[in-house]
Amino acid sequence: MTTSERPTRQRREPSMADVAKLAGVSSQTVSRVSNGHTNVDDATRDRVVAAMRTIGYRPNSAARALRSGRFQNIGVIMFTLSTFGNMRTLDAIATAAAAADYSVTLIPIPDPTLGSVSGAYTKLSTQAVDGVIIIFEAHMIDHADIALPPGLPVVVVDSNAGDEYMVVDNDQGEGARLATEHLISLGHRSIAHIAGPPSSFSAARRVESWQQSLEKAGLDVPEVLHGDWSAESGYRHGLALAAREDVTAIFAANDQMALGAMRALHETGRRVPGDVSVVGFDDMEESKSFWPPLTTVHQDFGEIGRRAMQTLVDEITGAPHRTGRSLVPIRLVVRESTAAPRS
Amino acid sequence: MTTSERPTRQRREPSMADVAKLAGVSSQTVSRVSNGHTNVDDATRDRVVAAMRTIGYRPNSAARALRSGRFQNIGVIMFTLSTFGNMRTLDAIATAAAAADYSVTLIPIPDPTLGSVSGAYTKLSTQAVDGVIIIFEAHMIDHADIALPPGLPVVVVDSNAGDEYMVVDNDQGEGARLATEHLISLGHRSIAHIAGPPSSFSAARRVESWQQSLEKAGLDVPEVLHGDWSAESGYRHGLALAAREDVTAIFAANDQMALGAMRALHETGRRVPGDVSVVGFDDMEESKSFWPPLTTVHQDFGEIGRRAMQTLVDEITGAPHRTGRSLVPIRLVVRESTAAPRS
DNA sequence: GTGAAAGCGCTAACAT
DNA sequence: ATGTTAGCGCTTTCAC
Repeated sequence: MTTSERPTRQRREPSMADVAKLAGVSSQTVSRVSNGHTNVDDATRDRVVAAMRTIGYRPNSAARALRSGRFQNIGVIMFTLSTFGNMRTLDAIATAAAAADYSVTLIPIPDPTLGSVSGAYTKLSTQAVDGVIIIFEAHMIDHADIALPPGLPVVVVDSNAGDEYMVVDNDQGEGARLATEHLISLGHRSIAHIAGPPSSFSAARRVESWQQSLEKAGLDVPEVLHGDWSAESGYRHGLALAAREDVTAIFAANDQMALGAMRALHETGRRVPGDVSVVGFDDMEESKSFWPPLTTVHQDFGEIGRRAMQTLVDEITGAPHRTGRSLVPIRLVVRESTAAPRS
Repeated sequence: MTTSERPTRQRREPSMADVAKLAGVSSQTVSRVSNGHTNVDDATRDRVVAAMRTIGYRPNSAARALRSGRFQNIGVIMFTLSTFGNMRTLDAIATAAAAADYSVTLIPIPDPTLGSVSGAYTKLSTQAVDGVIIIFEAHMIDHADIALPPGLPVVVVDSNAGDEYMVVDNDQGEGARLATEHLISLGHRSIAHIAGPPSSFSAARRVESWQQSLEKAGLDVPEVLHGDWSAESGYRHGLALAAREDVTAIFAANDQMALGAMRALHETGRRVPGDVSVVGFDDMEESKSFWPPLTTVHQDFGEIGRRAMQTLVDEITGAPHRTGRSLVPIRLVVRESTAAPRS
């Protein structure tokens, strides 16, 4: 009823001084207890802890950060959560960060234009982060164009970021080689590739490796088909491929596009793997339940997250650490979407 | 070579005082420029901005937060990123938060035990957040058991959290009703349900609504089959269901389990939808590319994120806002996995 | 083992 | 339109 009444949450948080007064010690001693320092008498510590509890004391992280210069927080810059790989990577980073006693702040970027990336970096300047992990599953931006706050530790996941930053990535080339050679060893001679968008460096590396494997086996290299990672785009290319009798195998650059391609094959009455074999890339949770269960390249996103986090923490704390490119091993999971060609 | 040399990043960040000195003004004026206040002379502003630029000034958010008591940051507590719904919700929250000029800190919880939840809250006490969004897609924990920092604004997504907190959720009951009635109107009389885990409240609400729809139509209610949201669990139940000639329709509580069930149906030679119709729940990106394309319940996660964020910001700023339960409308997307029973 | 003093970088309140 | 003063809550340094 009264306008002068302030809402509950406006009440001042209890501070160290309040605890100190109640416990009859200096706030210095409260600080020591709060930080688990050893040089405090047991009896004193008990009194302080009791006082903290009664008045509901919670340390103020802003003050702590202001004083110590450390936030125990890292930023993760990413374009979208909506791809399987990004989500798994983020999950892994969050887990690894929690283990290292860091929290994670999300810095989403609406679209991969230079403008919004720079905007993110600007926001980041104000952000309370000790370091940054950048996840660039697809981009057309040169890292050199971007002004990161100087001295801020950075680790890049899945990118071409030259020598400037530490890079952690799956061994994309190896994965594509494994997939293509699997198809070749089955006896396929005409192996199409549904790639990711031209802007994606992962996609480019997979294309490259597919081409090399084909050439090494003395096979023709068909024109690359570029999708956009979506099942829908895989479906479109799958429809075109299904019409071509000579194509007996499709290597899709991710599981979603493989799913779309299989749908096209089913719709047009081409059997998988009887008429056409299909291989994916990612090994998402669902792939083993596709129809038929999908042969695909398994990526270890957990390891990506752990390595990225470890490297970043080392950089933040100034610990010695490896530099350059860190490639996480990858493996092929053979299921029922691949078989020898009919003839 | 020398041990006394400090790494680059130890160099002190330029402060407002540095900018002030260079620009020949007081640090107060720098503060005003930094915060976009209007009462600064244009010429002065230009001098300050130039000075900021030359020495590379970046505001210190810890100091700002310490002074103002505001972090412009919210925490998101969640069990796992690995479900489609959670991921989409997080994505939507992050986007809505960015629009409202808030950043988002992830507070992952390894497992839904009371211990680790309380641990998260404890961590949160130290965390620099103005409010919290809790995503509980599945849990067996009573919110009353949990001691949240008093006075901290909280919004809960997808939960049973009684009257204590503002709750935002999809209209789960409506969705399950839509799905079941669709099957009934097609002429199905025996409609099985593959539910989520018993611990999940969303799952429970879907079960309830499926039962009611069946009863309302005068149909028998078969025993509920509980899965764990995974395609694998849908596959297991699907195998059992495929063996029963009387079952002509399956309503799965999410798309993954629907996918698994369809795989079981394919493997055992039962046609979808010829012999058995299948309906899912979620409408994930891939569902339209399943074989056959899946009829499913579409959830508007973007709206969930926006409402949750809006409510939380209102609570934080003390703006008037609605309380209680906010239900986001939901709709059925009919594709090719459902048809009239053969009879 | 404990306390007193100083100051991190910023902004609110009050001057001018 | 600009400057001065004070202090947010904490930790570091030094004294005892």
